[in-house]
Amino acid sequence: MEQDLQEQMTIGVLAKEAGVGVETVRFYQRKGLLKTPERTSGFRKYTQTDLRQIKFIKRVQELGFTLNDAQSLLKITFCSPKTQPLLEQVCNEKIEQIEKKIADLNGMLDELRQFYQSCACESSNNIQCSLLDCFENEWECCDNSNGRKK
Amino acid sequence: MEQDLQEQMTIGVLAKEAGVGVETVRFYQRKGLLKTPERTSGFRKYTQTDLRQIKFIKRVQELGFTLNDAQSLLKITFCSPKTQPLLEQVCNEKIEQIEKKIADLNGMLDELRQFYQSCACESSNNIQCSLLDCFENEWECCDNSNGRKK
DNA sequence: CTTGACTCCGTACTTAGGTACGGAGTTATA
DNA sequence: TATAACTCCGTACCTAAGTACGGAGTCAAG
Repeated sequence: MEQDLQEQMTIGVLAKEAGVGVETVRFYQRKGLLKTPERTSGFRKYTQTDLRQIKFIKRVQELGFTLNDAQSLLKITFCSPKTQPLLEQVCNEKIEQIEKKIADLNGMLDELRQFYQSCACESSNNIQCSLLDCFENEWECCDNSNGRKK
Repeated sequence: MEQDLQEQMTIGVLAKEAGVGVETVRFYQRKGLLKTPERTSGFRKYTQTDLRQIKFIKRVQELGFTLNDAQSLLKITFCSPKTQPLLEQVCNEKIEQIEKKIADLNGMLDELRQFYQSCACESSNNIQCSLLDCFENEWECCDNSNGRKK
């Protein structure tokens, strides 16, 4: 039976089209991210709208939103001058979060590079120091042989 | 009783000094991140070394390492020309991960800013479009009134 | 010697976002 | 009509890094 214009599909087809697992669709339904679908003799029947919605969810997820965020975004049924401030708020919050995360990660990178070079011990002598000592000495334990403990 | 030079402490004192919860210390022990401590009539007795170790764990955690990573790092008891390549490898992996994460987040920011401005609908007419439509129209659904569906 | 604070243990619970299982019913195909 | 493939449901399980619970034992101070 070929599909009519309404393009009704089973959960398996929907999942395949959307690139997710069947269980994920059921999970989204439980979470309220998808409306409870109509049924034909017990089997869920989905439409193109459901497919679009899942793709939207996966996309905003890639943008760093959580499923809860996605739910909020889906509530913005229409964007217009009226709903614009809401979208603005949701997005700006997320942009701020991401910017903060990037700043944190850059800080980490700096420290990590320091950490990485901390115990280079390139000198010919056989100095050994524990990483814990490096840590307590601000990653500088091996630079000279001045007063290392133990 | 004031503490002697060995500074033995109970789990509660250790946790407080380290700025973690008592349950976290037990959790670290179960995970093998802390050696099983000596006991006095059933009570765990900790030393300054254990305190240093927890602080080290929390620090490398801040650097973006997982507890598993921390465990690997703790195995590097001594850094020397011999262990340097190992530290180098562990750190470089992590640095790469973080750099990738930053790149991803920057990509997200770009798209998010586009998303945010997508449905500006600044025109005086009362155009309304759903976010799903914006999404499917590459965040450009409201720029003109050309052929919007429905 | 009693009271309150601390510690013991194993186990269950948490968040986020799913994934897996198992036994039953349905549908499509050969 | 038999069989494979699909779907149903509730529930349990997964990772990571802890947090919470509850009943029992212990320790220190008044």
